[in-house]
Amino acid sequence: MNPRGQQAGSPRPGAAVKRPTVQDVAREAGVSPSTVSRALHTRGYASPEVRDRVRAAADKIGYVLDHNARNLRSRTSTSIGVLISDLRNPFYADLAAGIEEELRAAEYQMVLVNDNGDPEEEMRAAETLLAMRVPGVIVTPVTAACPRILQDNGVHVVCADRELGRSGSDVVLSDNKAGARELTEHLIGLGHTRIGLLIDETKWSTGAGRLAGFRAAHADHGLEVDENLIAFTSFDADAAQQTTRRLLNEQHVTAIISANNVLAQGALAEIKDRRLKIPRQLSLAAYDDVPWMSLVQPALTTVDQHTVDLGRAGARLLLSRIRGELPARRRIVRVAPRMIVRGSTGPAPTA
Amino acid sequence: MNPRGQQAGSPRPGAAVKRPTVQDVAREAGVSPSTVSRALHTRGYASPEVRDRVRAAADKIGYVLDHNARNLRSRTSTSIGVLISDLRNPFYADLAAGIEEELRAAEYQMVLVNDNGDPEEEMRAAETLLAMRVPGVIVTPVTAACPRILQDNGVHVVCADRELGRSGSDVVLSDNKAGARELTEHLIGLGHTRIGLLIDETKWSTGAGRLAGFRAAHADHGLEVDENLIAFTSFDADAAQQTTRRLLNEQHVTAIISANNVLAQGALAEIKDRRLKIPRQLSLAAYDDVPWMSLVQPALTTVDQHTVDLGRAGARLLLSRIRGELPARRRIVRVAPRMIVRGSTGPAPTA
DNA sequence: ATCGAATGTGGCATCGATGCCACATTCGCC
DNA sequence: GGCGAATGTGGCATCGATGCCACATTCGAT
Repeated sequence: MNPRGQQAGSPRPGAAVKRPTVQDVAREAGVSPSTVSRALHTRGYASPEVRDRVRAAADKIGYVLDHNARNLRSRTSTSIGVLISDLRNPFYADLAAGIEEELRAAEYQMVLVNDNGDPEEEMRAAETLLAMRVPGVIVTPVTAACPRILQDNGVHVVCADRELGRSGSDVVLSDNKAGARELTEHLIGLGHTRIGLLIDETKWSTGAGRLAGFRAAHADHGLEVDENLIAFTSFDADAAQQTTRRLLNEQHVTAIISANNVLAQGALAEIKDRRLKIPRQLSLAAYDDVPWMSLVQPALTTVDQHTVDLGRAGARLLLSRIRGELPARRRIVRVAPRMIVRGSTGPAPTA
Repeated sequence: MNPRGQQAGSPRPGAAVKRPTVQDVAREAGVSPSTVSRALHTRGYASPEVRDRVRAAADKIGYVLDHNARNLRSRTSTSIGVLISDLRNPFYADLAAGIEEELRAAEYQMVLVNDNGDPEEEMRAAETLLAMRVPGVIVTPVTAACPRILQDNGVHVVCADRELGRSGSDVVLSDNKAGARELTEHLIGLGHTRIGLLIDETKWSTGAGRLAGFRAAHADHGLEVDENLIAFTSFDADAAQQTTRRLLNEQHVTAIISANNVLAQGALAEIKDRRLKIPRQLSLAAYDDVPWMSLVQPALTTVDQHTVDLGRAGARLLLSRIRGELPARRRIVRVAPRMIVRGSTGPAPTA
């Protein structure tokens, strides 16, 4: 197509350009508006000949569809809401990138909202998306109220990365338990018995799963978990550094697992400050592989969640749901994580 | 507000819930639809008393505005298009995050599209945004055609991060020349005279500015630039690693400046492979500070572009433009970068 | 030749909110 | 007390595309 291709007089922008409508195209092509609509958008009949004629006419006068009019009439929209906590965190950025890729391929648009992990912002965003009449939303929920209000208003919801209560909505998850278990096992295999776990929350399935995996690996090897080694912190790098400091000061640990990429920054900062030799003096591993982890020296052993795939899977799931291709029952998609062993983990120091 | 707050019967999602309209609110509040519109959305008169009554009624029956209908009628929209190359690159993610923050505060929505640096995708996206009747777009343009077609259709455009031809659109830029000059000067001050510049493009103002700054710093110090030290590569980390390898093999350099964060990954990877001691054997500096650069050992000396601020500034600029608060003349906003000296740069080795 | 189905196109109402104007009321002021 | 202005509300048309149905045409089969 070629919106206003030729006589581009560059009206000063914002000067409410009068755009051609289906009526104009109809006149130009010598058919009715209804036919134009059918011819351009492949629903309903239109002879190939007419199709071409209409397309040519549309092209000629620079016709561009009006989504608002279409959405209003057909009571649907091709905009999908994506509600995440923090675009600056590579995890969410990758998730959004995967979603966007899939949506774009299906000719949907992504309306992206950051809620900063704040329930109020999240609710506000949900209302906005409701007002936009989006057919679906992908959300990393802060509160169960958000998916609920959306669903109550007929919007399809896919929760990504975490499960919140029994919302009944579709979910895409990383298999957190399996990933954490594998990572923990890897360390146990290297002879570590005192492994610290740096973690920020366990009320969502994300943290809960990782903690469960940590415990399961211990159990598998007949090891008891010293509860003092589970170090709770808040979700930011500075706090994680403090907590790491406390952990190193107060407990004898030979390895640390950080439950996500942000906490890993804090742990690594503290290790740098103390000039600890990795992995000789301490092994460090992290859940959620992000690019910097392979750039540091030594590179970090991690669990790659395939975050982009997670996003893609979420988008695909949502689209199938919207198209009515799925049975009523909620669907849970699990994306298998993959451990990547790098240089930051090694044999436990022989004390 | 409280969309369908009470009798939430959770109709299965997607089941085209019949939502209340202004008509319904009007009936409930005992006023006319026109009055409801005025009362809810603060334009035009409505007595405080009526306002409250209407609000209460809307709340009671769970009324949610329909953006599509509003947009159609009023021929505007509160969705803003944001067109970037790659959300997974922290530069673009930060830019988008800054934009989103500012838009959200102004009650606008962000429609985010990745164009992968592909002119065709970019054009497709532009058409979609046109179809959505967005009042403005923020774009890191690949092609001048994209801003132009948008402007020709009455859409306000702000170009971010780079200037493309004389499009006449508003721009927000990092002061690339100043930043690169400062960084180069820093190295020259440390005694380096053979500084390699790893750069991917100079046809956009971004690369061109950085190259100009590199040259300017040399000129300031009466040094001639050996053109062989300007190493062109393509925009990905692997290519940058190859190029770095070539640069190190073929030229005698004591310092390398990478023109952006992606190229820096490649340079660092090569340096790691060679086990070069930084900064003793080689100094490394990068334009565009991203989080991993302070996590590696030693941390990288960089130029922080204040990318989030750049995004915020772009969004503010666009919104003022949309509101008609700006004179017709195009505006260029420059965000001053800031050099951050860390451990990766040191005195030139005394050969 | 006639009828019925298939095929393709046009007419018209409609989605929901709002811009614009007319009108009813109240109030102030001479 | 009367008149004009100020104030607040309702009526109606409208934005642009499309769903639905009716209808015109063509074609094949008996």
